[in-house]
Amino acid sequence: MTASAEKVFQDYLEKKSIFKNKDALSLNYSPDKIPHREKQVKNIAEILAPAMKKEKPSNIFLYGKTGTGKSLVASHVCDKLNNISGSKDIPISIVYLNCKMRKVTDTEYRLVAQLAREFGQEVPSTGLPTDEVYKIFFDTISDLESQTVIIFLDEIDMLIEKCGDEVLYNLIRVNEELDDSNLTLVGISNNANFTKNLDPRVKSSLGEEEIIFSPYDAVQLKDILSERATEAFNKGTLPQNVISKCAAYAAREHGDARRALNLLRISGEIAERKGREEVKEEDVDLAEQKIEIKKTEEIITTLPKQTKTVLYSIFLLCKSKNPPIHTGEIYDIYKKKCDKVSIKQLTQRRVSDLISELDMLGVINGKVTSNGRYGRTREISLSIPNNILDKVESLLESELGLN
DNA sequence: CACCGTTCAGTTGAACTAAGCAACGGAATTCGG
DNA sequence: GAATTCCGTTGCTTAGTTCAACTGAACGGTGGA
Repeated sequence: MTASAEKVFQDYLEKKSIFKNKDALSLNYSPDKIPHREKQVKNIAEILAPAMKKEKPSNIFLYGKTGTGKSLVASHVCDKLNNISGSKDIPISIVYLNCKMRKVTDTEYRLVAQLAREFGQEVPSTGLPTDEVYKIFFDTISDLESQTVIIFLDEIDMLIEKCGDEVLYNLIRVNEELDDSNLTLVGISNNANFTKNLDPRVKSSLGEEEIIFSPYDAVQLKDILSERATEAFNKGTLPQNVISKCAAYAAREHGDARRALNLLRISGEIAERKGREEVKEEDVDLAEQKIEIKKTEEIITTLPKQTKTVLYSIFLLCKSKNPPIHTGEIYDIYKKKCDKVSIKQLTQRRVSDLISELDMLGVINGKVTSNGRYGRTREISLSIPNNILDKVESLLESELGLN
């Protein structure tokens, strides 16, 4: 046993490694050059530049699907800004928050609390009035030596959808209340037309500048991948056609560069684990599947138990009958499952909401339809690829303690 | 056939409740002198 | 007598419940051509 483990380690050392610097493929790696986004970088930099002279930059809105480089460009510009302001001794505080984090930033209270925490304040998770938390936050930034604060709010559309646009209005208000400090909001959204139902005041203030990130096409993706690949892979381990394939797969999914990079990294890992010295096209297929599994696994394991049970019920129904399935049927199954899983039965009202949440997460597809006088309901189907259904099912069962 | 009221099966919104937490203030306890 | 601890009250957020209005098209009946 020990001997064979030794052998594995030995072999591992002797083998030529595929990766040179795997970090270059990770999502938070910030490359010096961002191909095909030069325009946006310049644009944002121009807008934020007044911060260097302690003037308030305009608020910005960044639109674009996932993996079109919004966060990357934003953090890139921030880095540069930080560097220069640091060397010139101009204090600027930059905060980045993702608004869709469950239990952290998904309500007004929690978002502001989290913001305050980013500036080093202790804020309890409940108990305080929201106004109080705003006050804590405002006080903190007015005490800050740097009077310029830039806040990035990623996936801001999720937050607004859940709890209205008051948050934004209140945050924008800071500038009026505190005359010696200024706060710039950078909203990042996947959804280009979510501003439609925004309070006009918020809309005009936040939309002072708008920057659109259009999806990458396959050619651009290929450029990006090649760029990173030379950094990440050792020479001669990664044939062109693998890159092309990754780019093609990701282009199919609305040009998601994040996905393309993931594909490439995992393909490499698979090849490495197999003990090869070169990545092959077939590894990409395996990687694609692996990513899919990992993605759904992550979503499912972080679900609350009630939601898991609802999802499991949907799962069972989908197996026993052809989609579309309806809310009523799901609720029936759910009720039975509650005993087995030993959780409290929620009302249908609540379950209906949980189903909407699952829909938002993209685990299922739901559409409200009217069947004439046979009522009105949601038609639901799973949006989990067929080839990983079994895996997901057993995952759900073990998560719920059903075996 | 076109038109129109009815009906179903949930959806959706609003008000409400319970649980969990923080802050506040007064009562009870402790403590050094 | 001052400091500290304890405890009850009040007020907050949040998940979930209760109540009720609302929805939208198929059904089926009506009347006119």
